[in-house]
Amino acid sequence: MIINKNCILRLSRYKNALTRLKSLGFVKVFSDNLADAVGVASSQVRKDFSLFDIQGKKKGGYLIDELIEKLNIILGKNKVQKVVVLGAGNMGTAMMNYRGFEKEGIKIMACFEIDPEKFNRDAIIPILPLDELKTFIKEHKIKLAILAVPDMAAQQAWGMLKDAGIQGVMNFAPIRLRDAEDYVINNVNLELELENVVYFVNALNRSKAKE
Amino acid sequence: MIINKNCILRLSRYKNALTRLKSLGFVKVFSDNLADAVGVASSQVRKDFSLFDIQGKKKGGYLIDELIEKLNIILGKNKVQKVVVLGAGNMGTAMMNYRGFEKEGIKIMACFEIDPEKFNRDAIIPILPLDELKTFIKEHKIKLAILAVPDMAAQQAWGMLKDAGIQGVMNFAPIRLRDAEDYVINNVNLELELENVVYFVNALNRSKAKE
DNA sequence: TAGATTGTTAATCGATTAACAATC
DNA sequence: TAGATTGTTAATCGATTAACAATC
Repeated sequence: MIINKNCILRLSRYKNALTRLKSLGFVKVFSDNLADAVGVASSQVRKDFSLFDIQGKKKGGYLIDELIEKLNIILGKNKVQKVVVLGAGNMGTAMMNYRGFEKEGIKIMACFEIDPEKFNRDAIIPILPLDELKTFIKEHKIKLAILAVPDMAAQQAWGMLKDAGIQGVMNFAPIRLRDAEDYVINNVNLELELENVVYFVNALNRSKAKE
Repeated sequence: MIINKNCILRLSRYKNALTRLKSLGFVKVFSDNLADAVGVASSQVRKDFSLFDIQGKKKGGYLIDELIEKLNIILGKNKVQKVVVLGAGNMGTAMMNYRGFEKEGIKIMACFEIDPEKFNRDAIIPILPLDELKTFIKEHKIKLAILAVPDMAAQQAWGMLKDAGIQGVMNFAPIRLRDAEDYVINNVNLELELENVVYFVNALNRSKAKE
């Protein structure tokens, strides 16, 4: 069974919608409701569920509590996901302070830096020297990392992460990491995302000018 | 002519690859070279170019300088793109300090905040009260914004941006902005991106366990 | 010229959606 | 029962890639 990235993104969105519905007092839901909430066809919802063997009742829809539970297990939210951050620059610091992760069950355990001036062992999320990376990751059995170092340092940092046993990375450096075949790499390139907005705004204005 | 988001992302990638090739001293390039650099088929490259009426020589390929020039115009990089940031929290601050934008011709003009303690008119990028937003945007003819306020404030902030004449937004709040039909909204949801890594790492380990 | 590369059409591939039998 | 909803198959849609005539 091959699952693509978009499908998983939809599962997360279903889950968020379900949490809202639950907080409004709803107990069950139909594929139609979820489809509306997320903006896809109802058959998409049912197909996504069937890929993960989630079944409803032919006329009664799906029980929200059960559904949330199952989605949480699929998405790995039934246990805390431990993460390290590499680089205590702007993006790394923003990630450490970001409130959104904690409530999604993602716990940032530590940040690793090269600049001694930034070290801080006593912070809630300690900032530690890079050469402690491997020991820390092994000791805490961490599989996930956020890579937020300068572009030039990214490839080398990725080497260290692999060596330490990391399996998945959210990478903010705008380069394609080499030797990453059997690993999970999610590249997030904020320049490109903003450039995209620039293009489509300009295109919008060109088409308006034509009218 | 309908252009999709992925196509524009590829154009940005071609442009980055071309800049590297140029810095290595290359003068011309074939669709095959670019395809390798970006990881698509060479016919994809030629098709993308033909959508924007970019033509090469049947045997001589494309002149790098010319190509970069044309891509820059398409991507709006021939002039400085002015942007405002809403929210001087972690993400907003990270965006203001982010080095990547400047070198891509994107200039953050100001940040707007609700908390008076964060105001700072004298900073290189001033942090100003929200009620100056509209005047500032009109005065500087700004079309783009980065929305980095707390979830609960995002919809209201979007209303203010629209009212001020903003046309495109990179939105970090994990909500779908309402009343955004004729605008360009690019939602960047970092929780979802990291959750995605979580899922695929777990899936990887499950498939390893089976072997 | 022979060989190589473009530009474009046709084929393929994958993902989304529509349709509908099964059934509650 | 009649009506509504699921689960799944088939149809559609869109994007990517292969193929190849044109041509330098």
